[in-house]
Amino acid sequence: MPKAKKQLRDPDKTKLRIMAAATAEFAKMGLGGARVDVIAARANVQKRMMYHYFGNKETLYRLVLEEAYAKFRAAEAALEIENDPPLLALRRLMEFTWDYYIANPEFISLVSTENLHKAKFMKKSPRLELLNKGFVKRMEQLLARGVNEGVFRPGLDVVQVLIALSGLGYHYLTNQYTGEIVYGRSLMSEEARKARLAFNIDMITHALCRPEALLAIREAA
Amino acid sequence: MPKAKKQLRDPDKTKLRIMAAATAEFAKMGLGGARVDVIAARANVQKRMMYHYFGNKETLYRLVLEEAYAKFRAAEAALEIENDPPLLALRRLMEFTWDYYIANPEFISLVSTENLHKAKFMKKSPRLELLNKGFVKRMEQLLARGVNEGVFRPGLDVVQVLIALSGLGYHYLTNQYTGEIVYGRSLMSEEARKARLAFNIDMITHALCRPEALLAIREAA
DNA sequence: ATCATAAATAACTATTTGGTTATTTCAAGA
DNA sequence: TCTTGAAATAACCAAATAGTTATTTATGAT
Repeated sequence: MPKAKKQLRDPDKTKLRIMAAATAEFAKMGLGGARVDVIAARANVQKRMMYHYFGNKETLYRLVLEEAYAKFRAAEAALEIENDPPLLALRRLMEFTWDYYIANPEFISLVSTENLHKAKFMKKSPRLELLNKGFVKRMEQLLARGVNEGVFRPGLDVVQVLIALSGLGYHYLTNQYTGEIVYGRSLMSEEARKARLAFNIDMITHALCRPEALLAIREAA
Repeated sequence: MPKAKKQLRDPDKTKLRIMAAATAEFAKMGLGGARVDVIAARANVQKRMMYHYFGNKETLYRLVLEEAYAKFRAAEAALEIENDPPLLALRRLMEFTWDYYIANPEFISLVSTENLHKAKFMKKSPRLELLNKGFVKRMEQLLARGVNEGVFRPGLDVVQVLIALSGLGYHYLTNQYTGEIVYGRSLMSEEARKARLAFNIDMITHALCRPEALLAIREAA
């Protein structure tokens, strides 16, 4: 068992410590604002080790981004919404996305940073380009099932729906700081977060469902 | 007329040139990534002049942000949606917001950067804190009118609606670069942009309107 | 036990970067 | 017209920063 005792030298752990520190620093400061020295200090590692394992700052950034994205997609795939009834699947997907964003704030921060740089690094990463095929397919099937059952409106564009679905939570969270000033209220208290999730689910439901189905839901309640 | 001839010395124009260059650089590179030398070069100005007029990089950044925000709110207020019928007012507001974001991409970029820094600079700016009071009030009245006329659902939270309204466009645009990779299609072509605006209006309409009103709209069409 | 390899350390460097000092030049008010 | 304060220029600096060179040391395979 080579991983049991605490070694003085442990390349895997060292790499992980650097990745963790880099994730925090890039998420907090952006690519341009992040400092290699800060990352090394945070990771309790000689700066030289970063160059040893990752080559340079931008490669490290790219790997941090890849890792964050891969983890998110893996968690989402583990949901297995494909067998749930359409409305339940929709709700579970919304809840998962929201909870994941809140539990992993560095993820949306990194994605935003990447977009500031016009996805320059994501484009260089074949691994990232592969991660999303299955994701869109699953949502396509979900919509089709909903239409078949007479719950969802026909003719909806999956990509538009997906962007709306993630965007409703994403934008609220990334813009929470200016938002609290603009709207003059707390957006991240326990109640505020619950209220937002409920609103988003309600909104998506009303946007996707046929009015007749909405009336039926209202009566059932 | 002191402003007519082209002067060798023109403090106002110099300041404006610095502001314009800084807006572009901060929007493109973020606060940490922006370079004072690049701003000076872009503005065709000695770097010293930036320090002469603005003091330091962060103050310049704050003024750029203030200016961008003030312009956006001014344009929005000029819409005067307060006398339009609720559904028309809603549509006009959505269209305005979308068009403004597209015509002024540096605006959402700056707001995103500011949020990366947890609105640290916006908090220091009393001018920015004032700009939004009237905005929320106007939307509150719009919602109330819609409810009175039986078009909108009662009990909607203005702030939630406002965040959704801006977020549907904002998130699509800020995340367009990773989005194009993730969804494997162009998101910013002429048609794609038109389709997105239509989708967002449709979505907000369905989310805000009573199902009965939706059925009536469908029949009218 | 030993030896080759990779992990880790320490000290260093060339450049970049935000910010300054020192000086010159213009334009407007007295 | 002359003076004065502000606009503009040019050269400079110290600190910060990404990346290197040189060296030591632990570890696992033989």
